[in-house]
Amino acid sequence: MRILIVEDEPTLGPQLKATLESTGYAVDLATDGEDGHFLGSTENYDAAILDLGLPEIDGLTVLDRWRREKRNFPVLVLTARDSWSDKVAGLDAGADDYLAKPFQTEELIARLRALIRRAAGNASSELTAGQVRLDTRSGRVTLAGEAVKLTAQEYKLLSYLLHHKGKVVSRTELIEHIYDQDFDRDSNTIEVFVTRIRKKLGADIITTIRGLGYQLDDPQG
Amino acid sequence: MRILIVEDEPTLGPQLKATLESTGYAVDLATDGEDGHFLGSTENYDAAILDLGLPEIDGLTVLDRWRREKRNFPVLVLTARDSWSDKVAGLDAGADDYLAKPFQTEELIARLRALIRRAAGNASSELTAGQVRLDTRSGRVTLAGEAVKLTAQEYKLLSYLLHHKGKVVSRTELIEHIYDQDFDRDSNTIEVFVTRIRKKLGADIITTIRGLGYQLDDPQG
DNA sequence: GCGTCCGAATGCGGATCTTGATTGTCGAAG
DNA sequence: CTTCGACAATCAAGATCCGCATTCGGACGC
Repeated sequence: MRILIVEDEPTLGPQLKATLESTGYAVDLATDGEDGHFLGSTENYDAAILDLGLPEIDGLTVLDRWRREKRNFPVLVLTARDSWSDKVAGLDAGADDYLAKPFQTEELIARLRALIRRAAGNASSELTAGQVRLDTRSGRVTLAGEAVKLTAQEYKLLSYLLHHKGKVVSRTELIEHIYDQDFDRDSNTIEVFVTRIRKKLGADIITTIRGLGYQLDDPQG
Repeated sequence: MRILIVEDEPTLGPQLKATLESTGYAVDLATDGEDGHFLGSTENYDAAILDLGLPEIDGLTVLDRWRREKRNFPVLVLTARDSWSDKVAGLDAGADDYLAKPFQTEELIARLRALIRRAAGNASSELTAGQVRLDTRSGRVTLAGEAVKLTAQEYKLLSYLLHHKGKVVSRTELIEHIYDQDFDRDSNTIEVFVTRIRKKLGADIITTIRGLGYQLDDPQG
C-alpha cells in the first residue's frame, strides 16, 4: 500500500514517514501544498494524509483540486484547529476522515487501515481467499489455520491482491502500489514474488491472467 | 438513501431520526442491539449510525456480526467514551468512521454524506449486451452467468465494442484503440479476433455491417 | 559475520498473436 | 434469378511474446 503524506512540519513529516514505512507502507512525503498536489495528481496512492495548515497552497485547496481532477484515493485530514466547522468544511471538500493534532500514532494507523479497507470495499479487517486468511491488524497470515511466515514484500503483494480480491491487477499497478516513487519499472520482481507466494500458499491462490495481470479468486466467484 | 440508526437513548434517537429525515434520508430506528442487528442483517441500508453503548448486545458485537455476515454498508460509530484505544477497536472491527458524543448534528450529517459518497465509489461498472456481461473492475466476462475465458486481445476488443454499444465501429477505429501507434493496417487481425469472440460468446453477439465495421446490439435497441 | 531477504539476469516452454491462403457470404447488376 | 466481385470468415502454422523457475550477488538485519 502506497501512502502520500503532505506535511510541512520538519519533525512530524519524516517521523510519520518512518513509522508508516516500518508498518509496511510505501510512503512519499511532500512538504508543501504545491508538491503535494502534484504528487497526488500524478502518482497512484492508496491513501493520503493531508495537513490543512500548509505553506504556499492551503490543504483544503489541494484536496479540492484533487477531487476536481477525479483523484479518488481516500484522504485523511490532519489539523491543529479543532472547531467542528473546519471539520465539516474538510469533509465536504472530499476528506474521508479527520484527525485533530495532537494524535496518537496508533490511532492514525488504525484510521488509515480503515480508510484503505473501505476504499477497497472490504468491511472486515480480516481478508480471506479460499484457505488463506490475512489479518491486517496483526499482519499474520494463515493457510488452513496454520500460520505461514511471509517476508515483508510477499506480505505487501498478497495484501494488495487481497484488498482487490476478484480484480485483475496489472504488474504495473502492483509495482506502483508496493513501491514508492523511485523504483525501476523494468524488472521481473513481481513475477518472482508471485512465485514465492505460490510456493508458500499453494499455486492456485493467485491466478495469472495472461497479458493483463494477476487475480485472487473470489471464493464464490 | 436509507439509513439505520441504532441508539438507545430515548431523546437522541428520535431526534436524530427527525433531523435526518428532514435532510431527505429514509430512516429506521432500532433501540437495542438485538433489534439493530436484525434490521441491519435483513434490510438494505446505505449506511448505519451505531451507538457503542447499548443494552442487550454491545455495539461492537453488532458491528462484528454484520461484517461476518458480509453486510458491507458503511457504519458510523457513536460513543460517549473518548479514549483512542476504543476508537482503534471500533475502526478495526469494521467501522468506517467515528464520532464522539456530544457532537454537532451538522458534523454528523457531513460525515454521513462522506461515507455514502465513498461507498458509492466502489460500485462495480458492468457492461452488458444480451447474455454477455463484462465487469471492467474484475476483468471478468460471463455468458449467461457462466464465466468465459478471454485472452488479452479478445478482452480489449470486446470491451471497446461494449463501451460503444449500438455504434458501428470501423476496423480502423478498433485497430487504433486496441493497438498503440504504429500498427500494420493491412492485416485481418480484427476479423480473426471477432471470429474467436464469436466462438466463445455466440455468433449473434457481434453484428457485421458490411463495408463499415462491427456493431454490438443494444438489448432494447 | 552470518543468515535471510531482495531484486536482477537468464533460458525455457507454452500460450497467444499474426500472417497469408483459402473458403464462404452478401449484394448489386445484368 | 443468376452471376460476379468485393468483402468477410475461417484455418493452420510460424513467429512472437509472456510468464515461470532458477540462480546468484549484494544488502540488510541480527
